[in-house]
Amino acid sequence: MPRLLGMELRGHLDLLLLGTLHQTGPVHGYALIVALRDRSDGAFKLPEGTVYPALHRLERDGLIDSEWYTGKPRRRRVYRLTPSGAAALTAKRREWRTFARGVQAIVEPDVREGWA
Amino acid sequence: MPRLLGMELRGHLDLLLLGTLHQTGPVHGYALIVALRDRSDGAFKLPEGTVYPALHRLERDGLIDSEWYTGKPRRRRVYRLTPSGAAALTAKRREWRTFARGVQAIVEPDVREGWA
DNA sequence: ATTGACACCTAGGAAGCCTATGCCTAGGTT
DNA sequence: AACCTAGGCATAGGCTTCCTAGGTGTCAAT
Repeated sequence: MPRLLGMELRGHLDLLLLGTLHQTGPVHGYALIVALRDRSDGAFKLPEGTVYPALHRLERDGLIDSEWYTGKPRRRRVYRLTPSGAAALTAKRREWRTFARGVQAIVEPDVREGWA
Repeated sequence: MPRLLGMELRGHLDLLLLGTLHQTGPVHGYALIVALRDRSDGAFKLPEGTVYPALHRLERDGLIDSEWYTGKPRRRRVYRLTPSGAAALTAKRREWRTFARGVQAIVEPDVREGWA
């Protein structure tokens, strides 16, 4: 029997969340959704039912932590990357590169651009 | 409520299978596993329990079809891309580019190098 | 004779994501 | 006043996907 894959075929959502959080600094969930949409140029319009549970999962796993901000306009839960989360981001970034390179090789093997 | 995503976060397996099949021409499942491993430079060592059910699913959906080859060394089920499958490949390729560009923007915003 | 590569298959479960829904506040419109 | 829209959080339930872990059997080499 073949061994474990080691390479994630899915689960790129965590990478996206962690990566955005790293770019923006501490933000609340809804802002994360907006940032993800804007920074991906509209590619990632993640529904709330996707993002909030994912954030809970990431917090449960210690990759982010949160704090209630009870301030002027509305109450918000502000998330922050933990050291462990930053490390995970680095690892997932590397995994992503491997994954993307692999897919690229399979999917568009003829990227020579030699159109002449 | 946010609308449908339209963008697949997972499901890249189908793209890989279809893409490999397109490169190799008609092949049997096991050869597909080997091709996927070799062409991805070792990134995709897919277990049989992943590939065979996926092939059945693709066939069920009409994207590939198959034929038993009862020949010299061993019996094999040879799969072939259908026209509908080729169309799906084109669509999924485009989706992949959007997806990859999006992730790239989130994850490594400081790389211009546009590979797509 | 036993190992290992080849070749197919399925059941079952874990995890992921999305739909749909709920609650609440603030600001604007009618 | 009543309504709507955007902001903000949350959960339940279902569907799909992938992988683990088995199973069957052939063929070549040690």
